[in-house]
Amino acid sequence: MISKTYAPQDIEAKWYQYWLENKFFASKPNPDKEPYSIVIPPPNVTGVLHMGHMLNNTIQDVLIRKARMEGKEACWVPGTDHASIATEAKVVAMLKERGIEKKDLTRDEFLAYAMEWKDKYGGIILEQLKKLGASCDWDRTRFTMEPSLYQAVIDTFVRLYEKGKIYRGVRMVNWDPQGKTALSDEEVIDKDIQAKLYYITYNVVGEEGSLTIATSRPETIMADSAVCINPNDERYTHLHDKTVKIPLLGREIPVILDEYVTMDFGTGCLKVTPAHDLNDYELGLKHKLPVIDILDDAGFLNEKAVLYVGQDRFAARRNIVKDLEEAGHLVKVEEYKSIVKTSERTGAVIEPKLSLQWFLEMKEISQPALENVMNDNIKLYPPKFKNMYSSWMENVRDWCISRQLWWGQQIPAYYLQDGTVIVAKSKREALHKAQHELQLFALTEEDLTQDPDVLDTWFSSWLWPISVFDGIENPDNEDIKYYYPTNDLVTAPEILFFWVARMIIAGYEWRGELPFRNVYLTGIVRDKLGRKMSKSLGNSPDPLDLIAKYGADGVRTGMLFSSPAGNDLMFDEKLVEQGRNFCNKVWNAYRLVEGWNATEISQPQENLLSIQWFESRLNQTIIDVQEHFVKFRISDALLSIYNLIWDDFCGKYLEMIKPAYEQPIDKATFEATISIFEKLMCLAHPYMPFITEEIWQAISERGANESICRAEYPLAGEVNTQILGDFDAMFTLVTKIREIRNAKQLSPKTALPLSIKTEEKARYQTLEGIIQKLANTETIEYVSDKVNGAISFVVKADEFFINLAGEIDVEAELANAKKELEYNLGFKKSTEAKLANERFVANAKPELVERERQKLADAESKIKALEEMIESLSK
RNA sequence: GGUUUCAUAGCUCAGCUGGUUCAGAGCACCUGCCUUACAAGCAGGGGGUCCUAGGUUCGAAUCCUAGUGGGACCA
Repeated sequence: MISKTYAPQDIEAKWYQYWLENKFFASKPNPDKEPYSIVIPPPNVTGVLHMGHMLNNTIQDVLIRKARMEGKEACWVPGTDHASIATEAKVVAMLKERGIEKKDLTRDEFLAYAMEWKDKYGGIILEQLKKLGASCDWDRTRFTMEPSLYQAVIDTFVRLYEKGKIYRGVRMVNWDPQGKTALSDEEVIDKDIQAKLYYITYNVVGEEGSLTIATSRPETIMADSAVCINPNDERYTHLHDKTVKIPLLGREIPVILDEYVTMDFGTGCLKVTPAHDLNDYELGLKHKLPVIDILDDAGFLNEKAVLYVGQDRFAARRNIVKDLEEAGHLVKVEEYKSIVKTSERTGAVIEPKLSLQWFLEMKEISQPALENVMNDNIKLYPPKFKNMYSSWMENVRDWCISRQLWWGQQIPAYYLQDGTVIVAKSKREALHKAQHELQLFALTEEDLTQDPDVLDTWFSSWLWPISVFDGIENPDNEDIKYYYPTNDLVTAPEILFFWVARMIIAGYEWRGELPFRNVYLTGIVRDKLGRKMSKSLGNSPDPLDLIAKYGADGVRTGMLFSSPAGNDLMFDEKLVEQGRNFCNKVWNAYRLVEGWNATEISQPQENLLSIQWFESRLNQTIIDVQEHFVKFRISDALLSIYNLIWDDFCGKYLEMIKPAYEQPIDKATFEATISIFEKLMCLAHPYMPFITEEIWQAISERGANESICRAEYPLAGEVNTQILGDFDAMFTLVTKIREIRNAKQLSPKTALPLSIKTEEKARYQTLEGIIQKLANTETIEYVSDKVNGAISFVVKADEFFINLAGEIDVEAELANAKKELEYNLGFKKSTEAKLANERFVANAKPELVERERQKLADAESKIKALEEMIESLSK
């Protein structure tokens, strides 16, 4: 006996194993087939599956499974990226637990620990994807730190350097004093805080008097190079050309003039600290001020500060405020709202810091990437992101690609003792270059020191669509030629700039071609309150728990029920519940059909018609689904399939052909039903791979290595609109009868007598058996006159009567009929008005006008029928 | 602050090229049913100023302008 409810657990494990054993997801170049490829957005190797991954990877799996069934050579490449800062932070934390400090290790020792860590935790997320049903070609799993991908990064660096696109420069960067590395702007998060504004007086040198500045960072006064005032500020004209003395420290600095200073913020006097503020740095450049950097890499004050040396920046702030106050230099402290930049990874407050970093010049290299998105060679879904994309690309800044970390691709730059830089793929090549190009033949490898920094993780993931096919190292290999450009990329809008745009840039730079044709941007998964789901908030369910509770198919469909491209998904477990219920519905349809006994009895006419009707509905839906997919309306396509299966197949079709209890079904109908069921399973398979496989396997005899994974995706056949129309009218009739039964509080078991007054008897005669089954009619007869004392209603131009002796409430019937008449008269009036409007008839499309005429005719016949009905009721 | 995007039922969202009296789906809600596949179900029902004000048009939820309110990106 089959279980009454669908139990996914065993089924999922069984089929996933079967798919892997038979290598259904493996792909290799096949010239006879059209390639279809997707590269996974490589999850962070330290990561575990979260709701965003679930959404993102479900969509990719839907796309790839559909393509595979459509006979394309479908290849979904999985993998992970090394996430240098996040992983390094975790490794450092792990070492700390073991009592080991990073600074006590050599680079190689540290990397050995990192690899150990990666081997232990690195594969978790990919295993989790298997639970979701992801049909990746697992043999192709790549990792951004594996030798060939590592080498690709090194090679691209060297080539870009040789092209003059990479340079080394001093810049004010976002410094993470905890991670001790520079961060890109994208890795920095602005946080609103309640800050304090300290008013501090500086004495003027050589005379009485002082000025007061306002600052939120009093500990940086030791790094001041000047005080700046606006030349138009009349309050301070007496200070022009003066010098002031830094409190406590006593160092003298000039008063400079610049219109940059806002007169109404603070006191209008701005202390200028070029080493510790980006704006001040630029002001310093303009006025040729000295740069005094008083902070070390960890955010502690160094000897240049003179005071508070060795103290943490926040401790120094507390102390200097106290000392300033005691010295009488602190005028007041004000609260004010400000933003502080923090590190996305460590949470530390960012320190603007001048440092020597490697940069990639972006202006020229990014041109094709801008053009080809704007001209739709690469399409973004939804297209609203084009605007954001273009504004970013038009104002693109040079990319700081160095990070002061060990976990990552070490920058292939080698320094001679005099500081000369040589960029080469290896130390040996660098030596060779030095010897030949600089004529330094006595040099040995010991004289070369490699740059200790690594490259930004994005500098390896921007190559991902190429490097997973070894297209950098071996640009003419079979895989890259066959699978590249890939077809679709599915990712989050958050990384549109620092990943998607850069992949496009890399695509044109290294292959002269786009990396993918379509970019589908998913939304952010939020909770019911609209908050982004995150570990720290604890508002995210564990995806694996959800799968255990509702089944992978239930979770997949649940997530996709309401996730239009680019819009956030307000996640609610209700959705997943709905997904599970859908699985259960399908399961029970299977249970019903499975229990049928097919025999050689003749096929009733009604069954044949039902089959024809359903096939038309099916074909119509297949057409809809295809249209939705072309536009990446993944959610709408699912909803079409859902409605087809639940309402039309289960709710109507199966009810129409269902034999009476313990009665056999005719073979022709049975076989047609099996064939329909198979098609439905194929249609739904990309969304719900497990249950569809289970049913597909059970419903017919299958060969040893067959799978729905590789079955043919249904193609649309003919749509018979005549039959669809007839059935629609019939369903309306059935609903009306049920409505009466409900209104009269009659049991569904009570059979009702139905009389029909129609000009087109034939339309209903062929469907009598179905009407009887669906509406539970006792008798169906055709009349040419009203049935007195019966409840009546109108469908199209036909009148129907249910004769329930004594049950009729004439007043209510009359009121109903009048209301309906009124509506139809109004409808008629507006349609007539439309048709009487010459400009409408002249301007609207002809088929539209024709449709209006038809509507008018329908309304008129209905009005006639209603009027007759009202007349007879009024008697 | 600049740019951009969105606003439709209690909630989440469809509504595609302006054209059915167009206002729709799912969930939630109400009523009645444990009917022999399914109560994770079946039958039926109520519910909306399509943000506001103008405009274009024969015709506007849909196009334009302004306003209001939310989001995103940049500063």
